[in-house]
Amino acid sequence: MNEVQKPGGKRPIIIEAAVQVFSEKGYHNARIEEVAVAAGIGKGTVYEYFDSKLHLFQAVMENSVELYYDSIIPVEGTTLSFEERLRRLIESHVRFCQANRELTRIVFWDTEIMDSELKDWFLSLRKEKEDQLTEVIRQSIHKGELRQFDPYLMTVMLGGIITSLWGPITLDNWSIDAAELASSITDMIMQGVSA
Amino acid sequence: MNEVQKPGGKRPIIIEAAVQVFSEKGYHNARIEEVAVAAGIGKGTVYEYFDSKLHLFQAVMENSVELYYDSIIPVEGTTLSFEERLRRLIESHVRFCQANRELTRIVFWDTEIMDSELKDWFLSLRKEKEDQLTEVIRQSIHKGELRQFDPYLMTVMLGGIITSLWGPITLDNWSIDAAELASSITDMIMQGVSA
Amino acid sequence: MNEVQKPGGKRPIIIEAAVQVFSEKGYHNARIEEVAVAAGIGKGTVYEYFDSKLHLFQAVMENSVELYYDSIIPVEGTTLSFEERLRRLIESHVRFCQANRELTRIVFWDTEIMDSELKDWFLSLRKEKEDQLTEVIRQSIHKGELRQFDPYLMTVMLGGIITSLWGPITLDNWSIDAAELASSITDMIMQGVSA
Amino acid sequence: MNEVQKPGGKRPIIIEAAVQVFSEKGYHNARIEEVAVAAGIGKGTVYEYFDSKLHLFQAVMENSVELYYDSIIPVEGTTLSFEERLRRLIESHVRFCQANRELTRIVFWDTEIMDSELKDWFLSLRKEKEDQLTEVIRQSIHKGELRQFDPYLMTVMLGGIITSLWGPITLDNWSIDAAELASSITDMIMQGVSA
DNA sequence: TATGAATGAGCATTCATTCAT
DNA sequence: GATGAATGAATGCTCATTCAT
Repeated sequence: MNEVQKPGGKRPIIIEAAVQVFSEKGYHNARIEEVAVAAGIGKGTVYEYFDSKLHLFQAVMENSVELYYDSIIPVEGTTLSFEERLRRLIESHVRFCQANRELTRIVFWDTEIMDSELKDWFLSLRKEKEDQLTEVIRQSIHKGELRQFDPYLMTVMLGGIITSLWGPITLDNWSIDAAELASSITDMIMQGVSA
Repeated sequence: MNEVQKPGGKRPIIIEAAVQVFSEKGYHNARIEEVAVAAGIGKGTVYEYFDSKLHLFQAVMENSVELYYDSIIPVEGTTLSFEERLRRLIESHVRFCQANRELTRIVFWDTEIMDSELKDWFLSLRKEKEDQLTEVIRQSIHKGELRQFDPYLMTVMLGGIITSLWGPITLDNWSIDAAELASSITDMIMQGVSA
Repeated sequence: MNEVQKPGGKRPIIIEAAVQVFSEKGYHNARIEEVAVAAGIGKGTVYEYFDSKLHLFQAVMENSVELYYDSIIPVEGTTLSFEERLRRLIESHVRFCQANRELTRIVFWDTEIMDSELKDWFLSLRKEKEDQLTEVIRQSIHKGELRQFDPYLMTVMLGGIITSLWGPITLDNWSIDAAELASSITDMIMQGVSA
Repeated sequence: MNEVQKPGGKRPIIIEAAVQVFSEKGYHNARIEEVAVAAGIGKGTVYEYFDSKLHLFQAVMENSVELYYDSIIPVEGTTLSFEERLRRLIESHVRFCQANRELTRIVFWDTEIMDSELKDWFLSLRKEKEDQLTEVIRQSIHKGELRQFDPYLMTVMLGGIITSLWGPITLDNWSIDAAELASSITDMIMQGVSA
């Protein structure tokens, strides 16, 4: 017997298995037993650690989101130029997507089945991040770094651009260098596409 | 009974009801009976027109996508400037989202439950549209209207931006003029956000 | 196809089957599928008529109790002597037990699994009958037909005596004439057992 | 840890806890873990002393019945009058019910879940006691103390009367003096209720 | 053609029981 | 002996689908 798993140490194993199964099948098509099998444990054991399928999903979601936000280089809290901050944000995002394809899918796609409580938590978290970005944009406009646009609209657009990268990265096996991709996109956003 | 609906005329009624129910509850939480009730018909009648729940969803999807693409002013096939084409594309997209909130939700969100056949159809349709846009971008670069970027990357970005607008438009009650919004976004994309 | 069962006519069939299964196995050991099989229908059909296993049990209970009280000759509302009323009550009770062995078991034994709402209903019904009996006893004491005893205590005793007959009647296949048994018991109660 | 309990001394503790839990929840709604928690021990320990949940229940039953019969003043084996024997039996029964409400519930109500083996044991025990009572009644009839009735019928009735007292005693909070109650009932039985 | 009563495969969840520590 | 984490058989319930009318 390996001693890696101390009593109660099955929780992360189950979550890892659940990430795999949920991202592959989606919440509704995933069966608890599949998760158990993927985790190499019995079906009942899942219920020793999670009250229900939904609670398991919530834990997976929270875990995934936490990992994601821990990996992202935030735009606020530095003295760098907005362009450089944006480049770093995008690059870290791309790296995360490349390194955690399954997990990313859950964070960006399976949001619809969340119950209202989890949805509130998820949306408030997203709102918080959006607000931070909006504030940074507002300050950058104020500093004269950015043109006069509705900061919220800019936030929405940046969010759309970042999210749009997930598809090509994960679906089509886009093998592209994160730094290079981030630079191109940042340039496009900053300088525009017009000749 | 009113005779307004001719025999076989129930198909569009069912689809309309299904759009409503699917967009509200999502595919997995929607029950066929709900659709039937919303359509004002019997449960069994749904199966006279659609082989299965999935087939109904597929029909809804096809119908929605068709409506969507019919409403969108395409970028190709005109001699207008790229900027103007883009502006028109975005404006028509925003107008469609504002006019068909439920239906839009299905087109942009419920893609995950599609079976592989439908998914292939959906992705190939999307690919076709993307290819058209990519080609227009390539030509515009060639003409010197746009800077030298990977046309596909630009397509992905534009797709992300357009998609990102759905959230604010439908979730929050963003009451914004479509033309104005389209102009702002087009400007941002074309000239960039840098001061 | 026999036309005996009109649409919705399966309810009494299910109840009848449930009486059989519940009385034989008890509530907790009875499986819904057994009831369905006993009723000659599919498992899902049970749920077309009853929301849950508990609701089915409640319906069985209500049905049984109703049948029971409909069969019992009440002590109140006549001008007969108390002795004669008691004799009729006991005789009708015995007849019912003899004719409905399974059903009786449910009424007198499976009371413990009832949820609180059903229990309240059941106890209030019992209370009502007890109160009626108590009142009749009180009046009979007043008239001088009965000795001076606590009427409630007498009611409890009579209830115990009546209930105690169920065992011998159903378990041991006691083949005894109802009228004769009722007379013996009534005599015993009225005149006492002392020589 | 207190050393009050010697090794193996856990058996009575578990039984005591089980009496509590079983009487409160009933056999089927009681969980082994609840018993373990109530006993202040681990879940697995219960299985060191009892093979299964049913065996535990059997032990509880046997223990309860034993306690009950030990507390009851038997009708046989004395030279007292039948009336006095009966009065003592009832009084001791009432005292036991008042002192052991939970335990009594198990003896008189949870009989239905017993497996056939336990049921046989339980019924044979009851039969034995009934036979003793029936024999005493027979002798008393022979002596001329009691009227000419079917002794078995009289036994059944007495059993019903005694059992019926459990409800008022435990459910309602009937605070009544055991001796007084026993005298009333005995009088009622012996002299009858007729004026 | 339209219907909705009937169906049963499928799945989440419970909990008695086991066994490695 | 004592423990409680792990297990999986058992079962209530859902809902897409069928088919007799």
